[in-house]
Amino acid sequence: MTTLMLIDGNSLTYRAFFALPADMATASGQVTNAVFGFTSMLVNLLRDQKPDHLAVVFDRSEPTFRHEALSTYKGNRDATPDLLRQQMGIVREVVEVLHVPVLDLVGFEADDIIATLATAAEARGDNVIIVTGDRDSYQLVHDPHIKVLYNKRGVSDYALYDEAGIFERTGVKPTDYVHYAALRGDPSDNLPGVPGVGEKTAAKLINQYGGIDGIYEHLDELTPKLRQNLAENEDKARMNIELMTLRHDAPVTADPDDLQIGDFDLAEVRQLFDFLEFRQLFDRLVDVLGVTSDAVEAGGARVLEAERTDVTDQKELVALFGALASSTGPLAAAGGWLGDEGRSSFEGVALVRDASSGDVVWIPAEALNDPKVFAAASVLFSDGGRPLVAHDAKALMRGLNDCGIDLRSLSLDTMIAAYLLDPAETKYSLEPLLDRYADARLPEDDDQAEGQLDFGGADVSVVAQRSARRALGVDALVVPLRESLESRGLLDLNADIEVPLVRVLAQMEILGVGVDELELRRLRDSLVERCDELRALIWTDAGEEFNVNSTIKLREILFEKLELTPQKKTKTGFSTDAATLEKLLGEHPIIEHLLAYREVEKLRSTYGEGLLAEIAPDGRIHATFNQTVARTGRLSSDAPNLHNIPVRSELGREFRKAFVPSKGYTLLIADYNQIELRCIAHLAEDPGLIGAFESGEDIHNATAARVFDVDPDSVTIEQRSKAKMVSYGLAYGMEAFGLAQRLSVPIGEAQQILDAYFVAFPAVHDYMDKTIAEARERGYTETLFGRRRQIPELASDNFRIRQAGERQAMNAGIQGLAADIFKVALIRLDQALDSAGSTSRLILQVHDEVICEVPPADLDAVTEIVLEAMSGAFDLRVPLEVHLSHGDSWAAAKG
DNA sequence: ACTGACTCGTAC
DNA sequence: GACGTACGAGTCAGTT
Repeated sequence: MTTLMLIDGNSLTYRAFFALPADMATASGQVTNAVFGFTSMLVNLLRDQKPDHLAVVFDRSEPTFRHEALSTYKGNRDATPDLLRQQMGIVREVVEVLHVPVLDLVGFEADDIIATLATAAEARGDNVIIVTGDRDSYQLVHDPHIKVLYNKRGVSDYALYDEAGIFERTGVKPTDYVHYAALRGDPSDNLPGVPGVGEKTAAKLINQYGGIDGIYEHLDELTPKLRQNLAENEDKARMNIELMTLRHDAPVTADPDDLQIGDFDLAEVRQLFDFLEFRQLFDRLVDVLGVTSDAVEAGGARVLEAERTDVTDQKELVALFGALASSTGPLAAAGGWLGDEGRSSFEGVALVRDASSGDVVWIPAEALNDPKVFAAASVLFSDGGRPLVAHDAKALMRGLNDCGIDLRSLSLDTMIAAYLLDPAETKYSLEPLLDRYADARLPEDDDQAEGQLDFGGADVSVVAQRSARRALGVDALVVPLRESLESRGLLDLNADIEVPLVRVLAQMEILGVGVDELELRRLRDSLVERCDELRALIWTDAGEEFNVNSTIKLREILFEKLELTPQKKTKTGFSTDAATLEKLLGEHPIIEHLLAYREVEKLRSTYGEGLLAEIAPDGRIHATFNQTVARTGRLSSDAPNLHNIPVRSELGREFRKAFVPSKGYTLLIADYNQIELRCIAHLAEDPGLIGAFESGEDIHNATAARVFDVDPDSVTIEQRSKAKMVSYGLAYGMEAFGLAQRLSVPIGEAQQILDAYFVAFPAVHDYMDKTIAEARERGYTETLFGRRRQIPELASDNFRIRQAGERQAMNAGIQGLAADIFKVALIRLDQALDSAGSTSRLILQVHDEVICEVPPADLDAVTEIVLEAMSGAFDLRVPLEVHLSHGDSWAAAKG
């Protein structure tokens, strides 16, 4: 005798959501209480009921015939909370990854599908267990085959009802249930019953007269009040019967014999459960299903210990590289360094020879000095060589570059893959990834436990062993990460953009940018001098000497001693920031001096001292360009940050004069004009904005003309600058308050300008709304290139946090698209320069700007190449305009 | 002496 | 509270 279990997915998830605490969430912020409750229930059901056949049935969001029959049907229900809606999708993922059949049909509720299948199964002589928290299914109970497993409150509290059970609970037989419920009504579906008729009366009437017809035939036997109520509500009661009767004719096509758990991939299940952080639940599941696999070893995570072979002999190395090159599959690698970060020395590379036996070879860096070894290594790491996998491949590229080797065979960077899967994460070290994606871990280091980058005190053999283990770790991540990328549609973004970009960035880091150190020192010294002067003036103004850099002291001076008016507060007290000071200008001479001091002090410390400290022995600055930091897909730069070198103020711009080309080169500087605003025009498909760009006229002028409804020729300076400010604020979700601040106008006027903007460009407003709605529903945003970003804030109870999430959602698609286009441009440009036969090369990039070193003789040709590579990077509905300039320093870029 | 929270300011 | 994404300098309070 076979048993079919039919599970009402919506009902169970709904129950779990309200039964379990909402603070149950993964480290990345995904709330999981309902998913956990559902999954836990599923595992218990499999364990306790051992069904032969199984399906999970869902409602569709589309209206059903019940809504058509009665417009108020379920009309009392609040909109599904976002936290629940998100989890409904994850519940489906859980069910699907287990290859449990999922059923749903447009126009039918889960109950109707369940009724249809239950009837059919009974006709075959099968047993049926219906799992639900919805009482409507009581009508389906039929001895001896069909039972309802009713999920009462939480997730562990349930009862299995047969006909006697239903009678005990309701006082009627299942066949009478619909009539009983029609009289009583169902508040959860917004179906009122007959007033004065509760569960007790309904049951009594049904049992006495056999059904609704019988009751109405014998109305005269009832008490006057009851009689009147029944008479007045007959239509309602009969309508309820119609609505509550489950349909048995849902067009279900599934063959009952196919309704069983399919051949699922335990590694995939593991991955999803790992993401959800359902560790114990996974173990219970494995236990219940009675499965075993390599991915699940008793005692938890697999420990990746390496059998390391150090290879130093020339012949052995040549043979080794040949053998590695002729093997197939990804080659996992990990570099090893000694010394502190920044001053570390590349010691060698570990390569996995046979992961199954933990066989890893270690090649010391100096061994690569031998010409024959070098040649063999170069083949292995060449463009068509064995596809290489590494964690932070850019670091390995830099290391190998120290040995003269150009690593061009990269096919996957596990750090970047993890970033693509969840760019909201703050760190992507190898160990957590192993734990999360491969259920594996590295052994403890042999020496005292140290941070990943702090190799102080370690000797080379320790580094070699650590690298060997890390290489095994990388190998273990290849398959799970690729599968994850694939399931989220991220393979192309990874292979076409992120992976090729790694080498482009590595080359820029390796080459660095030239700086005129003398010029920089001179600038720094003059700033120090100016700082001292201003500090002295401030002390005189204040009538005492104090630490001007101390916000706390400054507060006392300004707002207590000098009794100036505070403008706004921070967490800890009154603010002293530039906006505050500017409002106080003229109130006291100290303000002017403070503003000047702040500017000069910033330039002195961050840029003067900061840049000087980063000049390498070769006289150049080698920043790091991070590919896994910015949550929108942008790059970031540190040590030093070359993305925020001053340009807006005259004095600050002086620093750009110190960034100079190598000898025999000039700098060619290219930047995209208004790329983010163009992205907005494209994404929103706003005809006005697109038209403004296509007209080729000044975009802020054209915008102002539309916003203020004036002729383009008569736009005033103020109108243009207002329009410009709105355009800039657009991508950030700026509101009237922020605009008012920036424009120094009343909030009412700012609101009027914003309103006028959205009247002129209505599609832009629609786009923002649509983007937020979509992100809220899915829990993440997606750029045109498929780049995802989780935004758990959208489901927050806190209004402020939720609003911040909405701004992030709006911005992610815009900034992200611009970033993606820019990355494509970098790759195209690198390739074009490579094949152009010029020694021109990329030096720097700053979000929408690239700087190349070009031999003056090649300037014209390379200008064309840059223009083509950048403006052709992607087809938007508006042109991608590129602005070019050149000169003997970065300051040569002209607006 | 180190660490983290905080404030401030620079870029796109 | 009110503008998104970064990095970093400096202060201050708490800890080692």
